[in-house]
Amino acid sequence: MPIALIDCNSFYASCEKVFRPDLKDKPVVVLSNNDGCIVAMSPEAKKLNIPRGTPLFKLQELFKKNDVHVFSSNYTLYGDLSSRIMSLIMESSDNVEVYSIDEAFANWNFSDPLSQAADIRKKIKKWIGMPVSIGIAETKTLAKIANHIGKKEANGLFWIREEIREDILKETPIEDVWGIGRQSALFLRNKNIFTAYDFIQLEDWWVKKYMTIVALRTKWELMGKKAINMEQEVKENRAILSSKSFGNPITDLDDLIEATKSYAHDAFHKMVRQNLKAKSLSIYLTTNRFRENEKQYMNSITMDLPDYSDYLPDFIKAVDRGIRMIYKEGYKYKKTSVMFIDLRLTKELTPDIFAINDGRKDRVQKSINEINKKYGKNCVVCNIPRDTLPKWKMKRDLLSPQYTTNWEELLMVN
DNA sequence: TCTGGGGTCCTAGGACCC
DNA sequence: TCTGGGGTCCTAGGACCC
Repeated sequence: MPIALIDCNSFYASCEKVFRPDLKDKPVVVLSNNDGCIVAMSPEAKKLNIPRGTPLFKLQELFKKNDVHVFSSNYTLYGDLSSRIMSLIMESSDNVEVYSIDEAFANWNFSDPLSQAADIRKKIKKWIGMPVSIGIAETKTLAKIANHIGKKEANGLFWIREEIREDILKETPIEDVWGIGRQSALFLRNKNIFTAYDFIQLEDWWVKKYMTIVALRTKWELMGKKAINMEQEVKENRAILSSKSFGNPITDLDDLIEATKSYAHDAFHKMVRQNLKAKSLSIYLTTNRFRENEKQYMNSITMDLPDYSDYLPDFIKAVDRGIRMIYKEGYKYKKTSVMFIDLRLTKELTPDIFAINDGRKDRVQKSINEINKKYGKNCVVCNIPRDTLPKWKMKRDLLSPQYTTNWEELLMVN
């Protein structure tokens, strides 16, 4: 049964265009958090040959000259459009894996997958306004390659049938293979392996010995042997991370603690939504590594809680203590992050019979969660100042409206 | 003087992905 | 002046056990 990979074209940039018909055929780029780097480009913008990840400040001139429209990232909008697209894809098959915000694998047993792909593509374009490409092949890794080729084809579709597989692999540079990153590509090139075809000529034992089991699976996939399964169920997170750069560098310990507590709130909400509890958290801080003439410092610490917890004050207290332990005076800090680790589903945990628990914490937290659910996720916060515009707040100067998820920001038609 | 071998579990860090 | 964030999986190496 062939696997289809449905992948949105320039997803973030396309999302920005959905509600802005005036931007049709215009170059559009979307920035990372903090309006730092370019993370997505419309096809028109791609023609300017900007490497992904270039910082915005290096491009101001070029963008002005070419009338490039620049947006801060609007994850609320992208997430909403994504789920609409995914539900359309799920109508095509009951075996779909949503792989990321902008792509999904689907098991297809249509006799004519190409015409099926054309239908779905047309539907997503018409109903959501999103251009997608579809690649079809025997395995996920091959479907990725097919999709890549499809993106260049006029109709956005490509099918790697078994008969043409070898020819395609001969045309595929090794670094374009899904799962082969920079390090492995470099390693292979030094061994005179330049294409996916060269790679599958290697012996299994060699790949296993000098690379990893992951690389070996990739090799099998390229040969048409399924080695990476479809993962339909949404798995609980193994870790939850909130990590952000500051709008401005921070030197003061109190500011640092305030920012990091606020990130802990983000992580906490994510955890509660999935009915998880955490037993430890890891806190990390760093200076700006791009400032070569400034003193650099980075450090992290893992804090263990006495037991699995979903009680917000436990985490806030741990952040407070943790930051104080790794903070050093005299540095300009750029970023902190909080990672909740050792997560378990609440319902799978057996309560500790020796713990002192009269249920009060549970009741308090439950009330807080309910209030936040009703009035916005940071209605009740723990031990951080409210209604201020802190200096660490990230920049989002070029944000588009939340067209689909906020009544105040619906599209206006005159 | 001669100083094993096999196993598990945990953690840090790297590679990779979008 | 201005350089992203959020994940997963694997491996090596140490601690520990018998």
